[in-house]
Amino acid sequence: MILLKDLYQNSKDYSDKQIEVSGWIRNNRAQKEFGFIDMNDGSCFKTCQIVYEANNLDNFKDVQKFRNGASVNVKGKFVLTPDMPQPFEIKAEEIILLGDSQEDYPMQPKRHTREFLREKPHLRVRTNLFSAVFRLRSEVAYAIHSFFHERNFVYVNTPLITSNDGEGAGQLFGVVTNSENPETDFFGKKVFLTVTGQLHVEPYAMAFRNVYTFGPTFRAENSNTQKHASEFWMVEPEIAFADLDDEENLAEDMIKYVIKYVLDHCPSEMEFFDKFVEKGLIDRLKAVLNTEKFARITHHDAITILKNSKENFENEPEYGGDLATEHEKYLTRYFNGPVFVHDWPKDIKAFYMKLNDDNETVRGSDLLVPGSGEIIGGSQREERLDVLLKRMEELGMNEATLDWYVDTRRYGGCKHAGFGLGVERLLMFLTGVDNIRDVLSYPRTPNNCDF
RNA sequence: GCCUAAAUAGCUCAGUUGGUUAGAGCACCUGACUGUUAAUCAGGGGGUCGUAGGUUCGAGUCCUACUUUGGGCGCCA
Repeated sequence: MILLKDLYQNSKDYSDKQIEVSGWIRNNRAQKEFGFIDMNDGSCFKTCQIVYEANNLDNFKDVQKFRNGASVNVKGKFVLTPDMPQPFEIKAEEIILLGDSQEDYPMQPKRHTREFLREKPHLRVRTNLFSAVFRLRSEVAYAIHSFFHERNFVYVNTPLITSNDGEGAGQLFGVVTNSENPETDFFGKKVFLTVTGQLHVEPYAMAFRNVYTFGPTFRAENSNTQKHASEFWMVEPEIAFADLDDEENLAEDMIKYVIKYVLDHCPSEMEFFDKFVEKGLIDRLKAVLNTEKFARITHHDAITILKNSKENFENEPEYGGDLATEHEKYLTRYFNGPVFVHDWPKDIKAFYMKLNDDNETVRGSDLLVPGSGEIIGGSQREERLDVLLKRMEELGMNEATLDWYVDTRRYGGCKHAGFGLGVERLLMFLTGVDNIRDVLSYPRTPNNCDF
């Protein structure tokens, strides 16, 4: 059995050879004495054309009626067709129906709306768009692991169930077994699905120096937007003996590495996105790749830019306030590409971010990109024990439950930094797909956990 | 959570100032066709017009509520 991927990569080697393939019918165009099947075997984005003729097949009449979605096994001759729209085709000598597809197969050889396809997440992966999205997702994951592995980072799996009630990182899902009373339930206390692996991975950075997590995370926020899901994936590197500059450099290198990787390794998929999802996508990504250095500005300067912009913002930019979506969009337009915004007012950022000497701002840094907004949030961590404890006290946090975390500052702490990358938001940025539900396999959002 | 728009065949849509039997393309079924590329051509089946009320002689069309979905905003990654 041969894979279509091999046939495309080594077409000449197979010229006029007998081959066998298996796959799923995307389209079947039957005529009186012959017909054409577009078949995809899952090994690559492209389909291959099977030519079948009445003279060559015992079951010609049956094959004519094979429907979209059916799985087939094909034996025949591989023929190069340089003068045709497709580079080669298979002249079938035997076609066996492996799995019939019923008359009501919903995937047609035409455009479907994303909304309809979301109702069929188990079938939409057989369409061009989702075939491209989810192969890219896989390649992006591999690229991210490669990036960190090449830099000697240690990959850490942090727990998904946690008793930390998520310091400032949003609403949590509770985890229960069968008891309404946490004290008599499985863990003997209230536990939750994690909203971040950061607190758990920081101690690993104090042992392995450079580490990262790559895993799912859960937020029970009632967010109804294109950019939010209740279950999504994050990559969270943490680097020791490093400051905010190092953290921003790492984030920028990683983004560029992944862009280069998908352009090099997923040309078919990227061409498809460029043609049918977002015109000019590839040029846009190449421009980011070729940017000498991403723009880096302070939150204060960002607000000044917004105030001077003469735009009619619905939300007034304020020096002490967060950036609204419209502000993020303006800033990425202003810099015509990704931009780091750092040194945020301490009141709107998490307790663990390093306090600046002004006592007003912290060394947090968000990376904003065109299309997806904030895809990375990071910071230099507060490594000074006394300052950290003071911050926790100011915020009324329960020091006892985080005592283990504070230990990292008691025993050989050092300056360190890290960030969290929203994997789906990166995918949206890379593909041009504008809804997070279309880059997650079975997306979970408020009031939606089917399948 | 707030604002807004939409819901008609399996899918994508049309349906006039309220008027008689609700249409088209694709999909499916039957047939035609000697190289198709979302093939084409002819015919056929398929609808309690999102749900529940209401106005009216008469509602797919107008009104109210609800449900679901899209978009915008907020919270965040």
